[in-house]
Amino acid sequence: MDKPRVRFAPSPTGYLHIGGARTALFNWLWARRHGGTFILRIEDTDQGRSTKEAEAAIFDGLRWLGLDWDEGPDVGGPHAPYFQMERLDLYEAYAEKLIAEGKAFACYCTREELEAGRKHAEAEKRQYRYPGTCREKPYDRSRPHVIRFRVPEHGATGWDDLVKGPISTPHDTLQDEVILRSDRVPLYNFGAVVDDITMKVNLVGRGDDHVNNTARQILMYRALGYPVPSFAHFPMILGADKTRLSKRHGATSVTAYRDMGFLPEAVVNYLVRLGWSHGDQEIFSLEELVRLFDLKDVGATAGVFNPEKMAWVNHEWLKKVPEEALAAKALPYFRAAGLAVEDGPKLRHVVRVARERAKTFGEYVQQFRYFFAPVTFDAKAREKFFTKDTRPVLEAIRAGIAALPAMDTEPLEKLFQAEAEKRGLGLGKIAQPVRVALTGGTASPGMYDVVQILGKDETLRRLDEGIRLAG
RNA sequence: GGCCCGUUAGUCUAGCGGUCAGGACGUCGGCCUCUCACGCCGAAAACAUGGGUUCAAAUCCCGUACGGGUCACCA
Repeated sequence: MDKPRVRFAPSPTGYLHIGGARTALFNWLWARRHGGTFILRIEDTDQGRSTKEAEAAIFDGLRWLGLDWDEGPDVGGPHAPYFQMERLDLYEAYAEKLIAEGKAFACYCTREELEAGRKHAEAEKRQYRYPGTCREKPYDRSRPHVIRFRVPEHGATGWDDLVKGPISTPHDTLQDEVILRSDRVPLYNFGAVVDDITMKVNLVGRGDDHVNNTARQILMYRALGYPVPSFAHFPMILGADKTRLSKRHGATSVTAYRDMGFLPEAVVNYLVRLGWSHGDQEIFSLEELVRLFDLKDVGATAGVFNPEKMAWVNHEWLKKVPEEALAAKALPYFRAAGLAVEDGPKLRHVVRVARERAKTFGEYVQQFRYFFAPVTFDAKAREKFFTKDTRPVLEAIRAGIAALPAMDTEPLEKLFQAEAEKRGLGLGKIAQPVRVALTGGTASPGMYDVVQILGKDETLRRLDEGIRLAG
């Protein structure tokens, strides 16, 4: 087999979508696995919707995921340019060739005429098909026109899809479709084919919403006289209601997950498992995937995007990061939340207790902001644990801590235990009021850890406030 | 509606003619325990449906139902 040349060809009309990211990932993995080439091509021919911002967002997203491209924007390559709007001459030349050979023709129908035909067909509940009005008309460049590709009337075109197996499309469901607009800008099917030919792409891996484009594209390869590449159509990613994943289902952009505090390793890991598997294994690094990924293990069924499992995967990855590095990664998230956090021992300690309890950096910030900000009390906890009965406990612990020279675990443990014994109470009766005073709530890391992280002074301040509130 | 594709627990999946249908997320129960979490142990939970083929079908074939995709001078 030739070394694969694959591509990811997004249109820059929005951020990098989860589904697009997975398509890019599968292609990238296939290329890396076989020492092939991964090409990034920007399909910006929809001038109404394409933006430079979207383009930048897509580059960002891919880079963040660790998917680098061998040919494409910024890095260049032997088949540059990699923006379709810079390749217009090429499409025109290929279209002219087809016209000269009678495989394409100029169509002078107006949009209004076409629309009327469509309406008419709809009224009669017929399938609309371009009636071939201009099929035999001579080529007159001076009149406004589009170029249409001539599709055979009979028969069918099929291929053996690397993911879905044999697929065939009858020609009578196709029509003489437009390949060049009146302004000479190509339409998707033609632009993609010409680019894939000239960029020598030999495997086209894309979402299975393109299955219905494949037969027409194969017809174009043949008309142009080039070998047809292999095709692999990846199943869609669905939302919880089993419809195509969209904004209605929540965050769908890769960068949104970055901002929520997911690790790129986790996003890659989760996405690859949505549609691909390797026995019972769940956790895969990129390096491992490059070794193991195989298109034949990609399933044919659409999958529902499950944020909870993605969070679990993220947690698994978070637990692998060494403490110091984890603190460095978490820092920007605390800062973004407006917390005056310094990179230092305190943050490392917070991260140490957070890592077992929170699945994203977003949750780190949400759950542990009290280490860096004044306590906000949970109303119920405050009512339940700040009472005339608990006040003496708070005072005793306050006094005990004030008397300690340092906040080491052993003496703290002794202090709490002694207090519990003295009062004939369980440790919980001692720890809970203290916990509320120090953290504002009833769930937190171990009490001695919290005291150590807060430090003696801050601990005493918070206990004082608790005592005051306990009346 | 036409055409194309799909269908194993709530979800992601293993399975590729003979398995007690396996794993993971989630859920529930237990252990651990100062709370929460982690960890550990355990449980409930699936082959859409009807026909074939076969000694034998989750696995192969056909129909039905359901789901998705697509029918532009969008990609």
